[in-house]
Amino acid sequence: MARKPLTNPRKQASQARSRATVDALVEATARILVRDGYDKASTNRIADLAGVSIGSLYQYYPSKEALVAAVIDRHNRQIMRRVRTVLTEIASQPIERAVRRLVAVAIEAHRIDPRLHRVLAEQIPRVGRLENVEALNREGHALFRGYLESRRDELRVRDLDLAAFMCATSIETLTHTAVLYPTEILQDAEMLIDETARLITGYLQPPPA
Amino acid sequence: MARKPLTNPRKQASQARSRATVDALVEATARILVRDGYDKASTNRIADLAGVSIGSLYQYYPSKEALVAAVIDRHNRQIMRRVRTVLTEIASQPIERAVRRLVAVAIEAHRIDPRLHRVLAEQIPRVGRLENVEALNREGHALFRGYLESRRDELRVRDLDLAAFMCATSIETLTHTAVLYPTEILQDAEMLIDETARLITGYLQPPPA
DNA sequence: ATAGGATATGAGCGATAGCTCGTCTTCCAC
DNA sequence: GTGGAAGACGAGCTATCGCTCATATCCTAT
Repeated sequence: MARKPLTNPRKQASQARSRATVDALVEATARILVRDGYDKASTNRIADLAGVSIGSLYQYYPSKEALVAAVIDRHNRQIMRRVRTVLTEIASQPIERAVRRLVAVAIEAHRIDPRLHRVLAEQIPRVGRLENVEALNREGHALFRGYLESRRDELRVRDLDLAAFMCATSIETLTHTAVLYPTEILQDAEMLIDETARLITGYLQPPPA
Repeated sequence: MARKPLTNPRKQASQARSRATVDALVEATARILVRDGYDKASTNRIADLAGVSIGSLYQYYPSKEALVAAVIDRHNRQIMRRVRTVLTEIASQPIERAVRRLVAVAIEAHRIDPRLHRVLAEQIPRVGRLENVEALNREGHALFRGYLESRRDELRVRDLDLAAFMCATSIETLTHTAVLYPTEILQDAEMLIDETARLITGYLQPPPA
């Protein structure tokens, strides 16, 4: 695998002016990633689009990877905020309804900025953000596991951790695939929610034979 | 998005010597992708590792992307060969058993060369091989749909296409995640097969309430 | 045996990448 | 209001990239 480049910001902006600079850089990076792809996203180009000199860019980020990492982190924070909110909302709701809500949020999250999401998903390993993303995944699993625990006696699963992994992974990857690689089969979000929810609840609560 | 580079081989080798050259190039590309990552896989480096001059490389492949595309195609052919074989094997088997077999093969396929699989999965969009891969996906779905059709009266799904999409996507992404990003929860292949099969069969055949 | 296509070579070109550093400007504590 | 820290600037360095082309060697059909 590729050696790790430095991906942490160099210093943090303290004055309002420089905070604006940093924002502009991250925003420009996101736009260029979407518009031109990772390869053609050079630091010179990013600085240019941000309306910032290349020197200023390197005051705050030591490398292109660091900028991409910043975009990834920002995007993930957006998503996790929603996820956390919803998981507290559903805490007291029955399984059927809770799962549907979760799937809906997963779709929503993927629709925040699908093209950016796709580019970022591709670049996460290269940019050494895998650990962060896996940490967020684990947080998501843990939160969902917490919910499952509260409904323990309605479930038919051996292991809550395992069940949380199966459910969270299925929901995330199914919505990911359906939103980012749309087919004729699945254009309708409502149908995707229906089917995914059926898949998950069927797994969690197999009706007695 | 990035413009499309040319990704088809330039000419095909006719003599034994040149076929060896081409093989060496593709193999070297695969090794470098795994060892150094996409960024550091330069054509010079690839030619070097292949023991072939840079000139020869460009006799057969017009670009780095073309080389990566060749690796992707080779890898996909390997996988699809297995998938097709298994899908004919299970044609006459009951659902429970067939699904278990499918999941097992999916795991196997991801274990052929996990690190390569991971890098390739990341680079597919960049290299314009999305269409090919999606075509293979469609073929896989179609084959599986064929199987489902033969068991139509044992199923409880509205739409076979939809069901095929849900099953194939779940199996592929769950095994993908479990194999490429192993956690403590799921080290055991047998358990992964059990759970995934339960998820899928539960979806296909929800027992009557 | 040899002509001529197929194959192989690698120095080196132009382009662009990431990035540094010396200089200038702006901000704020005192 | 001023000195020094924070911020912004961008010409330009080195390294490497993808890739061409003139030349040399090998293979095969005759």
